[in-house]
Amino acid sequence: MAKSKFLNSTDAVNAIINEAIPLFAKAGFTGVSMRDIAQAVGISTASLYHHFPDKQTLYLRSIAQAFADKAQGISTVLAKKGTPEQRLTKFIARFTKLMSQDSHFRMLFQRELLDGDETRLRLLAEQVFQPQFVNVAKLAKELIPNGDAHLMVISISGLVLFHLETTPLRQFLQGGRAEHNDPDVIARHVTTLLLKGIKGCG
Amino acid sequence: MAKSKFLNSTDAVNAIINEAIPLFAKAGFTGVSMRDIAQAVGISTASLYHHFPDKQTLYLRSIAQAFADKAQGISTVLAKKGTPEQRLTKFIARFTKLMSQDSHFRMLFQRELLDGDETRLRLLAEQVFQPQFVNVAKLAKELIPNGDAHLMVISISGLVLFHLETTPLRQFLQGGRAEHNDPDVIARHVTTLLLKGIKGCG
DNA sequence: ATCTACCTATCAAACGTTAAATAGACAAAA
DNA sequence: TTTTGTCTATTTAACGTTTGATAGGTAGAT
Repeated sequence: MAKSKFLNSTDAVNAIINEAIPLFAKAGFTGVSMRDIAQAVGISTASLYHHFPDKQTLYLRSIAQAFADKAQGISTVLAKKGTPEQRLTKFIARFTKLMSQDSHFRMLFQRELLDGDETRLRLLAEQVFQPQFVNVAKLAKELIPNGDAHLMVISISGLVLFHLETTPLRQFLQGGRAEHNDPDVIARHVTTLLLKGIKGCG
Repeated sequence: MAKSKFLNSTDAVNAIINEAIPLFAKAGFTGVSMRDIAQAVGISTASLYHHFPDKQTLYLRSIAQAFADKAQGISTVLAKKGTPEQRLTKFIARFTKLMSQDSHFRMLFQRELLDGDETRLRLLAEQVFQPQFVNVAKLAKELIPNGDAHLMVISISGLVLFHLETTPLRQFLQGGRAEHNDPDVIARHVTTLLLKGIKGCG
């Protein structure tokens, strides 16, 4: 019988984190026990403590990994050529697709907005969002030179993310249809709204 | 010495729920123990079980109360006179103020988006949001007759709520300033963005 | 022979929940 | 008026379970 389930510690750590991320995303820090994680990985609870000193560290490593994965993805989202309007359109399409692809990052992000302390939120801001935030802010300045770029980037992100956040709720609200969960539909709606506004004069 | 802390059961139930709401908002269902709630109210843990059969029921009654309080507030948010643009402006201003006034409703709402089952989300949609959702959807139809009113109402709500949701994070992102947390500043930004769009042709 | 990854077994604390008892309120019976 | 009995809000104490965490041992690789 095989004694070691993984060839080396790194593989075990990665396997644990990969199992922990969806669990923490779905139930939150207090909603997941070390036994839940151990069972998902297929090892004993005590083994977890061979690789991580405590639950908090395992959680922090898990969100750091989930955020690092996404930070890499976000860095390729902003197009470099075309008019500002074209680049905004492309950004929204890619950002919407990226965020809807796996819900775990988005749920962990939402949970951190609720539960994260200053240290964790600072990490999230600086390590994950900052690089592209700056680029999108520049794009916003091109589009509205006199506007507040910070507010603008938050609004653009919020438009996309709120549609995704409310997916489980919207089916119970008037006019909710399955196609509203399609990233392309969301991206097109958001882009049109931003570019033309309500007046539709664009 | 007084035996009963409250004159009657109704007072006790209300006191318990009023203490439970902020606790659940801040830490979530699994993050709050019955002992935490009992201590906040100033009674014993066993007393909680005299008024509620179990923790789940106490939680459900708490969010139902928080949502009922807010549903009443929301029903007075939509103005009845003026041009569609004026009514939209007024709605955003009132909605932003209402949502920023106490964060507990907003946090419970966010948590339900993450953790709520079908039953709870249906309750939230039908009992809290539906009435005004319909009215704002009508307003959206007046503003954009050919647009998708459902998508539009979600976008308007999302623009406001995402600014509030990200309050603890935005201070770490480029250009974040304290005034961005002012409901009036948020409402003005959102209104301008919606009415004029990025092109600013309004 | 040592080291590494894992196990079983266990700990103390915290958890949701319950049982049994008590002290006051209030109304009927004396 | 006093006594009695019932009801309600509350208590202390404890139940069994689950939790995060640890101790000590074992099998296989180097």
